[in-house]
Amino acid sequence: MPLTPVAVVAEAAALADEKGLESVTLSAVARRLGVRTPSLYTHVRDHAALLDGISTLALTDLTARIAQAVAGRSGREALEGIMGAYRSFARDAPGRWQALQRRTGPDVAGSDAARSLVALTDAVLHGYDLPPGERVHATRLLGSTVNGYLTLERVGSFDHSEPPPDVSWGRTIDALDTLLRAWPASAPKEN
Amino acid sequence: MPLTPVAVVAEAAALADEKGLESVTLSAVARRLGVRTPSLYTHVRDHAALLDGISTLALTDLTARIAQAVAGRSGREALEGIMGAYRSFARDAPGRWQALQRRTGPDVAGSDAARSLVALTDAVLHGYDLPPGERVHATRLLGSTVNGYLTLERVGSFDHSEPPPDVSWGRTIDALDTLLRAWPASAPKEN
DNA sequence: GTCTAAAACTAATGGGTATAGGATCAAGAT
DNA sequence: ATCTTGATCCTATACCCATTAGTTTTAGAC
Repeated sequence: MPLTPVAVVAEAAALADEKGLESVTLSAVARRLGVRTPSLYTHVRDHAALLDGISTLALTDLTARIAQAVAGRSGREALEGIMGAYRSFARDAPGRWQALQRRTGPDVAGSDAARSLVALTDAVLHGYDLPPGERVHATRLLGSTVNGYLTLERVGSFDHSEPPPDVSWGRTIDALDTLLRAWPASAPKEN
Repeated sequence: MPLTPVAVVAEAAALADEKGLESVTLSAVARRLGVRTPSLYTHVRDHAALLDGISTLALTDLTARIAQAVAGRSGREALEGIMGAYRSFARDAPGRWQALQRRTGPDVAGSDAARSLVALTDAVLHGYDLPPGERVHATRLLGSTVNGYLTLERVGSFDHSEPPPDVSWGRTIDALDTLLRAWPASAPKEN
């Protein structure tokens, strides 16, 4: 079974999930594939390209999960679906998740998967009654919160206070649901 | 002027801010200090400890900024203060900011600076009328959102859609302010 | 069977982390 | 004044990783 770019990236992603993205080195991947390091250069340009490959794969996987999770749902159910998909992805594939917190090459950010992810988020927001110009902001807020929550959880920021993160996770969904129903008009409130 | 642990970490942090945390290597730091690499081992245990040192420094700096920014303010003003402090910190000291997105050694997470940061956030929430048990969740939500927003901004997730991030930033503050005033009770809303 | 192109290999360079052990130098003891 | 001692920086070395160059292997086309 010959090596292919896809196989190399897949093995790298598996390694990332097992040992963390830091330990994704070309030599470690080569070892896993039973091959000498330089052989990989036939399939990937360099180390950065390999990481970008993992990012793209991650984005694709994540988007697929989200698509599953929001299919046929709307409103709060859809919100729960998308948030749950993010979290389970970050749990199941921590290395890939890490790969999404990097600044990547332009091909990743401009990829179909990236566009789909935005579109899916946007679709979830359709279930809430937001002014047209506000959906972008809500999309960004949603993405930010999920992203930040999972990062803080991963780095252990919640480990030193009660209650356990799971509780806050539920409350976060509640809060976002409430917020999307009470989205502020452009004029901010007085103090 | 002899080297000290503090001086080494400070130089490493400066390098991180200039070139990114990835380029903080012991040899690069040694070069900058006009010293041979092994000399640094007198002052820092290893590479990981150096990074932890940057994280601690970052946390201290950030906390100091926040303390400044929320002093004498409450409610929305305090919210704007703390969020602004986060963002300006992430702008001015991108390398240190990056250092806060890593899983660190236990001394960092349990440090005084970490406790202060939580206390300051908690103080900001005092200006809003939350049920006592809910403040933890709100603290975590606030932290998550700020963190996530700045990460997404840094990795360029907002580069491929309009409007520019600054606009969404203001709307994010509006949204959080609204949310904190309309914080949901523990029973979630119906769909 | 032979040819050829892809894909793997060996060899080598340069930079990084880390340890071991030696030189230097300042400060206090004698 | 000199000796001792401990801290700090040094050289030397071993090993790992990324990357390139050049060679060999291999498998399918003919």
